[in-house]
Amino acid sequence: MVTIKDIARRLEVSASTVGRALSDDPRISSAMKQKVGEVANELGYVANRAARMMRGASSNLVGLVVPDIRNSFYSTIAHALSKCLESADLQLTLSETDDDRLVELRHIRELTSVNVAGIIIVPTARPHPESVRLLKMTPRIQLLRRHAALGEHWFGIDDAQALFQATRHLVELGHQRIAYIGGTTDLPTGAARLQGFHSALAGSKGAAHAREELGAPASTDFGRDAIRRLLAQRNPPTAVVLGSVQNTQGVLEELLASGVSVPEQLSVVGFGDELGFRWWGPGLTTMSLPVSELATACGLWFIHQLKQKSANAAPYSAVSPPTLVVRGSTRALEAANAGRSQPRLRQPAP
Amino acid sequence: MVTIKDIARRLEVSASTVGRALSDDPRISSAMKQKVGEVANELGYVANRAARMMRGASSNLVGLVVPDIRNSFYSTIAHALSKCLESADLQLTLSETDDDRLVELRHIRELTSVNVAGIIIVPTARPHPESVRLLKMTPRIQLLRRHAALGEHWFGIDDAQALFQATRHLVELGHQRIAYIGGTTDLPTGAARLQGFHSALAGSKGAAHAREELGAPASTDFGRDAIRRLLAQRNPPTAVVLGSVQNTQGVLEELLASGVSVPEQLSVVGFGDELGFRWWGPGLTTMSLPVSELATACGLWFIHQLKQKSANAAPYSAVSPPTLVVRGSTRALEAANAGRSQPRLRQPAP
DNA sequence: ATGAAAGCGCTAACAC
DNA sequence: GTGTTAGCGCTTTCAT
Repeated sequence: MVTIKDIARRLEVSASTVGRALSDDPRISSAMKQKVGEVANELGYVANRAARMMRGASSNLVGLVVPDIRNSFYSTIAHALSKCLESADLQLTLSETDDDRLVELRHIRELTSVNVAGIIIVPTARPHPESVRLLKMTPRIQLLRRHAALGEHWFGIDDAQALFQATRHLVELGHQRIAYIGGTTDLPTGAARLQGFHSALAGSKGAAHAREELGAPASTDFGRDAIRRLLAQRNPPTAVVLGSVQNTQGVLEELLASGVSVPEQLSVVGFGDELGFRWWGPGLTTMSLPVSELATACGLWFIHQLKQKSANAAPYSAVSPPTLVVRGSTRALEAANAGRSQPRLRQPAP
Repeated sequence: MVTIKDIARRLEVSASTVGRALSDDPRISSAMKQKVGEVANELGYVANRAARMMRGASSNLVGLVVPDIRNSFYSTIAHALSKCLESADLQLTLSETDDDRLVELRHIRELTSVNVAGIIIVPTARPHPESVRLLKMTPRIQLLRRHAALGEHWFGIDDAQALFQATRHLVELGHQRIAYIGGTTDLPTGAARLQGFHSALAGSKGAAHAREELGAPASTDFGRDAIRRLLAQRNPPTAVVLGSVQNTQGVLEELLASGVSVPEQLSVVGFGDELGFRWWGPGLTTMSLPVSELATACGLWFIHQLKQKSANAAPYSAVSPPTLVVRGSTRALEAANAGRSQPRLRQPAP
């Protein structure tokens, strides 16, 4: 391994001179800098990060902490960030929390112990106090979910708006018995989405008939069960709006399996726009979320923030607007139908 | 930051004693170890990795180098590995190559410069010689794709077998004009899959009618174009078998868009079993690949390999068998039909 | 404008 | 069993 000393010996100067030249110290003559640069190149010198870190420098590692990378939300984010950070010579490390605060804590401990340059995190519902303490010691940005304790830097989508639009769409189509399936209000995102649902209903005739099924947002099974429960009710909803990608996937599977005809019996608005939602049944009407753009914006801001060094960058947060994509899974409720219609099970195709 | 010295001072012993106690050196009395352990806990001591690395230790970082994390193959792998390595106190870092050998080289340079404990890589078609040189200096395992120059440690799926089974299924259903859409033979995986296709056909009546469309395996567009070209031919195939996930996605979209009726006009066997393949049209018959299991096996072996230290573990490679999942997109070709039938376009559902 | 020397936290060779 | 000492490669005083 080529060290600073090798360069010094070659040039018959001291190690400190070389060190300073390499870090472009103003006290070094440009002639010297020139020579040092050449020799460094020639010898293939690569600075030893471990040594630098011992002197207090932080690594070029950025911790990305997400619940589960298999979730396309998070893999999209990882991709966008990776691309973005690459240009600033930063490396992404991946930590999965599984939405478990203790796992989250373990990872954060680990990350701080390797002196990461910063952390980009989708926090669990209720991070451990120790996690909060550790996070506060490093540059950090929250993504999607947000906790006041973790600071002001946050990039997310407008969750309330997303469900407001989705629900509004159904209201405008004349639906009155509208159900919501989504995450519990533990998570701020869950709470915001539910609130969006209700505020779209407020004042409409549907307000009184609203149903909600709240459960684990990351579970397809919950989606499956929830829609089954809803359709088994005496007076089942004519439309359902969903509040998480996985719940959506569960609902879609169950609807297909049980042969409910969409949109004839039931209108459905999904959450997120996964590959395949387009070709589900009649095509899924859904909320499309600008996840990739969001992550890129977050990455850019993060780099900016790191450059500011100690002078902590101005707190910043941004929400991105979701978009309603109308496909075949929603349709107007005919006036005749509006009152009493009971969904009947269609025979699944043989 | 709590250091080894703080513990030493507290216990009025020397720093080296503490260091040895912490590393469970046999020369230290267990009483001492006990005490050191307690104080370490009490003070919240965390070993400084930078300092260790300066003494030649490698970091606890494992580089995962993949083409694109958004590809569910790779996010599945990342998840499984992350879980697996976590138990050995290893951190995963993520590098995306985009299948560009220069990007790959840049990442590998970066990884070696931070002294990663090892690298798990899905190599590009033709890695740069410098990449090869660098990789040879660290513990490494290849995943899915394999290059002789990168060593013996490899975990993959039996690509030839996958396409053999898929094609065989069609042959047994009586198909004779069977087409293959998949990656070029640049990549060893592409070559193996194509070979599997041909060997399933060998000796059957279909051998003479085989068509192939080879292109970029990671492109949905290529899949779309390829199937369009095939169906426009004078004597179009009655069945098609696919050789990559993305190509499959492109083909599915195009078939849906152009209103070809599956399996009446065309039988389709996909590659991989993405969420949503199940609910595409009549349900996609496809090759399911044990990616998660593969990655876990790889992770376990990797940890094992690292423990062996210098005594390099015996070269090992393993192939996992794929499984054919039969759903609705394939069916027997009636004898009457076998000769001359022309696919006709069905009107898309209103 | 450059050099000498100290020290970051840890480990390992060498004492006792 | 435990202490002493000497570095790993780099940055950073403090001299000159």
